[in-house]
Amino acid sequence: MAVLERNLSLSQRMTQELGRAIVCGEYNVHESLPSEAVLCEDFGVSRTAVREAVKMLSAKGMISSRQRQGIRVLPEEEWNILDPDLLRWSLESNPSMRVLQEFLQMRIAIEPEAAWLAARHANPERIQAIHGALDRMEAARGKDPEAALEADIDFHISILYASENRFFIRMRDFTRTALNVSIRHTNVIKSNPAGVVADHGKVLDAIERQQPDEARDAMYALIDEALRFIESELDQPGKTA
Amino acid sequence: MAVLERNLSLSQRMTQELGRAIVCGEYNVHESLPSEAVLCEDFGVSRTAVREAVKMLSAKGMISSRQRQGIRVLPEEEWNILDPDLLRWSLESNPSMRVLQEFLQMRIAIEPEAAWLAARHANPERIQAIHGALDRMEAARGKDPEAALEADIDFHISILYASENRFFIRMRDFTRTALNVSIRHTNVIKSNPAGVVADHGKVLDAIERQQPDEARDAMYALIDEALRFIESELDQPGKTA
DNA sequence: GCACCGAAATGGTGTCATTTTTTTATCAGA
DNA sequence: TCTGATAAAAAAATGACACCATTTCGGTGC
Repeated sequence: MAVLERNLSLSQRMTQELGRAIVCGEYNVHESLPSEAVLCEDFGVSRTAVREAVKMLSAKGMISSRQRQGIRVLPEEEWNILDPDLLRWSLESNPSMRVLQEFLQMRIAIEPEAAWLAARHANPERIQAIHGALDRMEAARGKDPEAALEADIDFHISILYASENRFFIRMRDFTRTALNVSIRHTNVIKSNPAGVVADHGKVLDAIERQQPDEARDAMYALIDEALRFIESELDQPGKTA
Repeated sequence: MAVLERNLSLSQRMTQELGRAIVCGEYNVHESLPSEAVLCEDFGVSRTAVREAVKMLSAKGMISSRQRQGIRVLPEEEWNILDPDLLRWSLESNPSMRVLQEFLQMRIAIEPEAAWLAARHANPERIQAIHGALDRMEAARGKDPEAALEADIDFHISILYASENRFFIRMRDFTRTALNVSIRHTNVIKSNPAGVVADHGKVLDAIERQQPDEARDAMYALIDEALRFIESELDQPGKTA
């Protein structure tokens, strides 16, 4: 059995194990999972641990558990895929180009609008945070790719915060996860990091000058470039060599 | 007391009760909630019910529960406010104009882009669903406001489905909740239901003719009208009489 | 100031209760 | 006598509960 040594509680480990298994498609939709008793045997834990894991996953919309009926996997439409845990499990198990494309389509909806709002509100502290991230991008450029990635992510997330809208801010984990994966893919071709930093600078500049439409367009261009790259990959798979 | 629906399980009722209480701000952030034992007393249930409710809410990012430390409310940033349950609790407890505005800002990010994608894919079945919703809007116009509201919601959700992107589709519950509240507010002033139906028709028309940019613009205009109304309300509160 | 001990809170277990479905048995009608 | 339907009973799964274990923070004593 694949018991992960963590300092997490038993229920949390069970949740991760079961969640991952479901995301991986090890249990068919609308089919009953093994009963709690069987899961206890399989994982070598008590029923409480299994039950709390079941509750956690049903809180995320992944399964339903009713008396006599047993535990059932709900159709994927019902899953709270914006949930950080679910996102992580999805990407770890299913890092397909198709998901990457859908990620970027979502980002292209969210982030330009967030930039628009950020330009309207222009809270100095929030702008300072964006500035800091951009500076770190510039500093790490060409030298420390890992730090550059971190700074890139911080840049985008700082803008979400600057929108001053709780729903945009909530997309933080979504954006972080999406960026972590997609930047590693798209940076293969973008061998012009100076240009990337400049493009990011345009967004910040528009926000500072409180030009919402400019900020939106600049952010749109930034993400659209990555999206077009992914879509060209999807059209002619295997082009990268 | 406030014992709700009898056909829900004890844990589910506890989850709702506790969730609502937390959303209402009855417990301060970073402060310990009553211990599980006390909650058992307060609600007259066993510890299992309380514990499962705690697990559910921590799966939604609302609380953290550690040994000896007790149960603590996490800062609002950590809450999965896209979760349907959390959304419902939020709106039932805190139906402020501010939240409504943030709802609409989010919709204006999501739905125009979804319409754009829908126009690109133009799956006949999905378009048929949008058509059906629009027809029902037209049929109920001026006669059955409740049916008109239902049809309106179905229209917007059908477009999310037509985007063929799992993340947009997932915004279904968000959109449904937002619309349910916001339409009731904005329809007070919009005494021109024929014009509303026509505006919706423009979106569908653009999708059918596979004109993504037109579809996006039409959807943007549709939501922007409601947003402007809300923002004028926020600027001069109490204008409605 | 350090170490040990105790209390308080969640973590984990075994057992019984409840609900729902399925199967079987009985009765009625052809 | 055979077939069908209905009702009752049993079984299988989750739901609920009381009890014990473990961990961690705080106090106290040396």
